[in-house]
Amino acid sequence: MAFSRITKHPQQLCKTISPINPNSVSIRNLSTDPEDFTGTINYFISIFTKQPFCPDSPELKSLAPMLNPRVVEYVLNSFKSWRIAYSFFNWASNQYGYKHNIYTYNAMASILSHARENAPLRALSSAILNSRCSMTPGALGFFIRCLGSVGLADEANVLFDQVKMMGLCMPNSYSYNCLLEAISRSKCRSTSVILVETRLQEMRNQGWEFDKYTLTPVLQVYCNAGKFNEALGVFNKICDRGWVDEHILSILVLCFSKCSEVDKAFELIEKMEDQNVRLNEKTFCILIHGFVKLSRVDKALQLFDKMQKYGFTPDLALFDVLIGGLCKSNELEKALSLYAQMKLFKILPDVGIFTKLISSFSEEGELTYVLDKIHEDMDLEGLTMLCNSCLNSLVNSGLIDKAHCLLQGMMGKAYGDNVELHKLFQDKKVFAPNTASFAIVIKALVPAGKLDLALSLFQDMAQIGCSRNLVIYNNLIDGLCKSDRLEESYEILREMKESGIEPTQFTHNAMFGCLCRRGDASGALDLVKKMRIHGHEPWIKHYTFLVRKMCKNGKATQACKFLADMVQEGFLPDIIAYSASLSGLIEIQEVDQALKLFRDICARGHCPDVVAYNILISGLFKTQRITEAHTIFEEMVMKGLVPSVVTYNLLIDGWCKSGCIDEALHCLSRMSANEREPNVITYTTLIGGLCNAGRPDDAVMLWTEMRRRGCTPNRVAFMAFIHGLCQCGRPNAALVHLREMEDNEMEPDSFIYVALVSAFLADVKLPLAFEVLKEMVDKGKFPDLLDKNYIIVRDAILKLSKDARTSSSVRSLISNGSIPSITL
DNA sequence: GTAGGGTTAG
Repeated sequence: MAFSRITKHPQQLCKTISPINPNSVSIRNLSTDPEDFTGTINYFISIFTKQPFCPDSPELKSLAPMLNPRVVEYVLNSFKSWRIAYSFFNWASNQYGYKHNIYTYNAMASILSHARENAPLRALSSAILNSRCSMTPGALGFFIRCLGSVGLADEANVLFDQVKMMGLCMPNSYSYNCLLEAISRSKCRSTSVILVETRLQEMRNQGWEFDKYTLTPVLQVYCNAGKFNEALGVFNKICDRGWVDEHILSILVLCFSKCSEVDKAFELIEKMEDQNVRLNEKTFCILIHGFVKLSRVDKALQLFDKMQKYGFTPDLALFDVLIGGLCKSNELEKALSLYAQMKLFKILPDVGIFTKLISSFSEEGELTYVLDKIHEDMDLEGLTMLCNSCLNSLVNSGLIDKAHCLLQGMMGKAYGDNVELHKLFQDKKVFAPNTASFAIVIKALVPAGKLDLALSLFQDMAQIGCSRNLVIYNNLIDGLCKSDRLEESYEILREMKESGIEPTQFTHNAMFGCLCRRGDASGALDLVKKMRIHGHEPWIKHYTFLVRKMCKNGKATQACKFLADMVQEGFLPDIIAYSASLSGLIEIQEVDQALKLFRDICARGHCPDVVAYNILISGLFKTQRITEAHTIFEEMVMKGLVPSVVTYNLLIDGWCKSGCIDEALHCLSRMSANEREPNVITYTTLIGGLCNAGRPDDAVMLWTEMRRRGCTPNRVAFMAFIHGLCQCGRPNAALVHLREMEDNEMEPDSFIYVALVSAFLADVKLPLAFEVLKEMVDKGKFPDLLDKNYIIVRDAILKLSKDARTSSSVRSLISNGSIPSITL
């Protein structure tokens, strides 16, 4: 109110003229004394606070001639709402014969800046210029500060220059100080520095002296912009002149803290202490929080002591941040001593502090140590809260059994031979677990595979009269369903409904998933019908699994029917679910059915992806429909889908199988061109194909190439290569790779041994053939009676038994029963 | 307290 000429608060003024019932005020009662405005003021107030306000009312019209700036200033300051003040202000602006002066503008500006209404404040700033309202340097300063306090630094600068230019005001050093302050509050840090430096130069040129209020915003601006040296320069000037106060000290110290200069900040605080300049309480708090954030709990604690010496009382938030910091740096003892200090201040710790203390223990023993220190003088509810923090902490550290023991102890049950817990419970404190306690432990037990323990806790809840919540029900039902204990989950569901808790989508989907895993299509469908009534959507992943399962059992047709039923129920499967059924149809040779389904899906607006196309391409190749396979591939590319490695692998396999090995190799180069990295399946297919085509040298080269490119052969790759080499009459090379395979601890199938035996026989290397045969026998890889290789082995044995070099060894194998007696 | 299921080589 420095530049409001009316020093008496309007509210007080109103009191002195009451009791006047505003509603009974009438224009006839208004005083004719030119200095007595009280009646007019009350009349305006009554009209503008009466709803609805009508600017054209005859009442107001008749009042307009009574307007003058003093009345307006009074009235403005009497309104509680900025909106009403603003509408009165605007109404007054439009009245014939009335003109605002700088004091009414300032009154309005002050109201708007307190309400942080920037838009009307901006408009006010232009209105001052438009009305060519003249003002004193002090009044200008007042308005500038209103703009500055809401961050309108640009507007302040413009106004400042304009009033000077238009000759409305001659700013003095006070006006400049106000402008500097407005700039220092601006968010735009880099321009603030330039602006402040320019204005300082202007002041110098005009011969204005700098004082404390000049330099303080300058210091602020340099601090905000992180200009350390400049800030220190200004601070030293302030110091030299003995102007340092707590506000100035705070600016610099907070700046140090923001720049992580904890030690510098602390030094400064101590230096200023010597000169009797102290921080205020708010700065202490900000610094302590900042120091802890910078992991400087040591200095934070020193500040904490200092602020207490100055007589400030720390609050819960300070204790919280300090205890948190100490726990984080594992200074448990110090944390506990702060905790003890809290009690002296009679500040009640909250869950946050308990949790910090309890989660900080690194060894199990420390937990009960902490508990022991903090559980005295707590009420029952506090103890439960404390224990729940413990339970959470234990569970989060994976100590689920310990959590279970603690919960048992809380219920007054046996909790095993845990010494630490014994210490806790021996002083006969009463503990009472609540719903949350059980929820924490049950939620942890279920995924840990301790479902029955969780179920027995669930029963305990009923016994001690503790209510169950949705999460508990859902977790148990989910656990039971995942263990295929669907029937029990129905029992829990019944209890759930009885206790008034409705199953959610999650509940139903747990059960739906179980039915799907069981392959129970009709059960699943029944449940879906129920879910539809509840508005719950069955999760597609579950019924995709069901479709897969049915297909594996050769029930692809039924799987398709199931999907059709789902559509009937209003749940549309996605392309993945359909793909599962497509591949099922193909497995049972129903390629045409698959093609039809594929077309139907497309017609219904689904966009088949590369995987769906791969399934079809694979099916067509498998049934020798080579041309169609390529047509479908072309269609896929035409649609803009990018062939995957699998697609290329399928094409390569197709070419190999139809004897076009060069086309297959061409595919390999297309892959690299299209940035599709060939994988072990690509190479295996090609290596097999090359051997089949009688090109073992190329196969060997590709094998080397594969390894050179960092693709490690797996068991299938080894077997394809060994088998291929044998086919090409290269059993020696094949044997080398068999050894390598064994070195890599991969077990070949029996057909590999058979291939080697046959190849050695063909090469008339009978002793080597026998060696492999014996190895096969020793490894228990003798082909099954129904295996087509059985005949081959039988013939091989026959040959070996007829040769002088191997016959006796063969006979001894037969006689000791290693080879089943063969009817030769 | 809320997603991941479908395709290829011997």
